Amino acid sequence: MTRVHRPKDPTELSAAEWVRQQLIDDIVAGRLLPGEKLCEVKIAARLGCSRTPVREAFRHLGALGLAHFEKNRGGNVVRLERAIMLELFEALAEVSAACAGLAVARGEASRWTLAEREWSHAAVPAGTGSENDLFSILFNICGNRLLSEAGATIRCRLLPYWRLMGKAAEEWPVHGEAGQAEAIRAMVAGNGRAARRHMRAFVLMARDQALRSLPQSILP
Amino acid sequence: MTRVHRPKDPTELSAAEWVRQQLIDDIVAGRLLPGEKLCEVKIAARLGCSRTPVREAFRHLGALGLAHFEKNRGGNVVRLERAIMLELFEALAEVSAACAGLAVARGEASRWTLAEREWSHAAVPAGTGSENDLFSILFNICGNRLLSEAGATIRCRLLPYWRLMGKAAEEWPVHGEAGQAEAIRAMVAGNGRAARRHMRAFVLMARDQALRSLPQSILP
DNA sequence: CATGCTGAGATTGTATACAGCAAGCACTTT
DNA sequence: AAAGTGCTTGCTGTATACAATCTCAGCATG
Repeated sequence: MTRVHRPKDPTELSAAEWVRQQLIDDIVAGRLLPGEKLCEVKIAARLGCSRTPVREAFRHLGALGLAHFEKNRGGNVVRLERAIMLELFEALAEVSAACAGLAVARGEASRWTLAEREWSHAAVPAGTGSENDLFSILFNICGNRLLSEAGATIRCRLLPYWRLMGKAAEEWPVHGEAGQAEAIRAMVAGNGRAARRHMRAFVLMARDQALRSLPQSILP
Repeated sequence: MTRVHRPKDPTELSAAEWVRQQLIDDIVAGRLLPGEKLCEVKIAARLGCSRTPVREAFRHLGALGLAHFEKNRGGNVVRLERAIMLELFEALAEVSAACAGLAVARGEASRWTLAEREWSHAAVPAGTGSENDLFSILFNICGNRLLSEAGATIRCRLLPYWRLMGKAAEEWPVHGEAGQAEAIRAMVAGNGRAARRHMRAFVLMARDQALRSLPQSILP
């Protein structure tokens, strides 16, 4: 239990925001394991602050679905379950498809996607950090903040499963370059219906890939 | 022998939960007006508790998108804006369509929808309180908690706009019984693609209705 | 008159104190 | 031995104290 201290004031984050980001990183990176108990005083001691910011961060984690809390009984990091993973993939497929359809409908797709996609192809897609992967571009051009935020949250919740497969979080939408290509082609061509269909199929393909590489013994 | 667990008393809310519910009600009912300043100490005094539960409730409101907070600068109830309303309707249309499609895909639609719909028809659809309106049923049978929670949140954020139109929150999906009927018919018939299309069209029709009845002078 | 400084008041951010709930353990009772 | 009882301990829920920061009126200065 190495004590981590907040940097003096580089980005003007409040303690609560810093703790929140720290805990999110710990969860998606696997430093806080699924099912692990989250104790306010211990986390506060480890991060060198009082309980108050930790509480605030806990509530945020709960709202994001990364942890689960009960009244007077503390909380735990969410456990990884097959059924939840399926729901996450399913929801991501729907949201992504909707974003693709909306992007086409508002005519943004043909302009943006092509250029940015070439660029990202050269720069290697990245997951959470960079903003050049397929999903980030999609969420940016869809023009609906609610859908894009929902999608980003879902993708964040999927990262622990991705890690469980032994893959780095950065190479998240990696399989099926072909599937991606089809969706992008449809978007650029302005075919909304095809874009939705291909986008959904692409994510569901990733789901099936995840299912195959996570046997019952690893993911209950 | 068998341990008898004390029945979890659902009426015993923690102070934070109570404050949160109170503030949500105040916002959607219009007792807290859009743009109104939210001061921790004043709310705490009005509700007879300390700042701590109020803070917690504030963060929850922020996560739900019902209020907006800035570091060291307090917060305000979200202002009603045309563009936001359009995004909300758009997102609700997409999420509802996705739920309809999923419900059909998993075969739940034909069994549930028919019966429950008859029932709700008799009992008069209700908004937030009851669980018998079209959206609640849809979110229940879609089988994906992420999508249904997203949809419920969006619908909650739409209620202030609905109130601005002079309609009670309870009669929310009211227009276009015809539109609803078409969507439900497609779901019962097991036609997922048609269910998606009709569901989306129904919500977008509600959006257009709202646009027409809210001139620039009322909703900037 | 415009502009910039300053200090008081207001408000949020954080720490800490205290009370209450919950689970575990030893002890008693049957 | 099984079940009940009260204590102990650890943790959370809430209140309150203190620190940091913002706002804005008032004044000095060009």
